[in-house]
Amino acid sequence: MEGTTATLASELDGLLAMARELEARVDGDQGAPGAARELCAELAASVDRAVRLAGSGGNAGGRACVNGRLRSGRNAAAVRAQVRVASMHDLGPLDDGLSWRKYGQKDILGATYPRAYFRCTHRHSQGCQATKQVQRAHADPLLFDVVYHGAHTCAQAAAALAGPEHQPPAAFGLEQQQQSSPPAAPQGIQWPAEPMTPPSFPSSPAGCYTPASSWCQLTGGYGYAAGGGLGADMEFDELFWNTPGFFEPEVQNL
DNA sequence: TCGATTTGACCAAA
DNA sequence: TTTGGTCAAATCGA
Repeated sequence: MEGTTATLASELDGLLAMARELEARVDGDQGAPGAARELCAELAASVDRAVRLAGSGGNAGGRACVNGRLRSGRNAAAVRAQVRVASMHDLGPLDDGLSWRKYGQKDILGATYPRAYFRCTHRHSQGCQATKQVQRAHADPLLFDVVYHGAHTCAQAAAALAGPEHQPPAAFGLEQQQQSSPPAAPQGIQWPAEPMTPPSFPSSPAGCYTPASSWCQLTGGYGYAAGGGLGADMEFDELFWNTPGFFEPEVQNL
């Protein structure tokens, strides 16, 4: 039974990926009629629900897991999140209450867009080892793969997580995030419409927030999404849905 | 002036 | 040798 469910979920994952890609393409096509866009959005939402239902067998209310373990020996465990913005206009600074400092950017083999590397601003002052990698998905410019490594141990993270709007996962400094109306961010990063420019992602979400047209998903698994990093398209195929508070600190078995 | 970003170089793992 | 991750100098903006 479990195998059937897993297969179903896997199939739905594929459908979901296609639905999202279609939605993204229609979104990007100014000539597309509104009805088509609406239909795409409904399609994606419907598949979303189906996936949740399929996965609810093992996880009531949604599939969630974080035991992310990366293939590469350099990175043992990580939390993977996919962040989607509603439109290019939403590519504003994504502030999760934490301070991230970009320290590098790299073109990844097989990926359309470069990967950006961030670490906690308080790395040196407080020894906070949290880092994250952000990469725009190949098939969907509005979708970003965010992989978190290490735990936030800085005072700012503790304060942020203590706030009412911020539920766990403390270990990774993941919080809920409102994509559509980003609050003032420490660093004002503008998200260019030009896809080749990598995302400066000062702070990004992972605790999934799901406004009407924005979503993100957490995926525990093989973080290296060679070939563009569209999570739903990846071999491990394991999508983990938003379950605020689900994260467990011990996930960080690096 | 200080802090953040950019970007080429360097290093380690596969 | 290739590739991913990080470092650090140069640059930019508040």
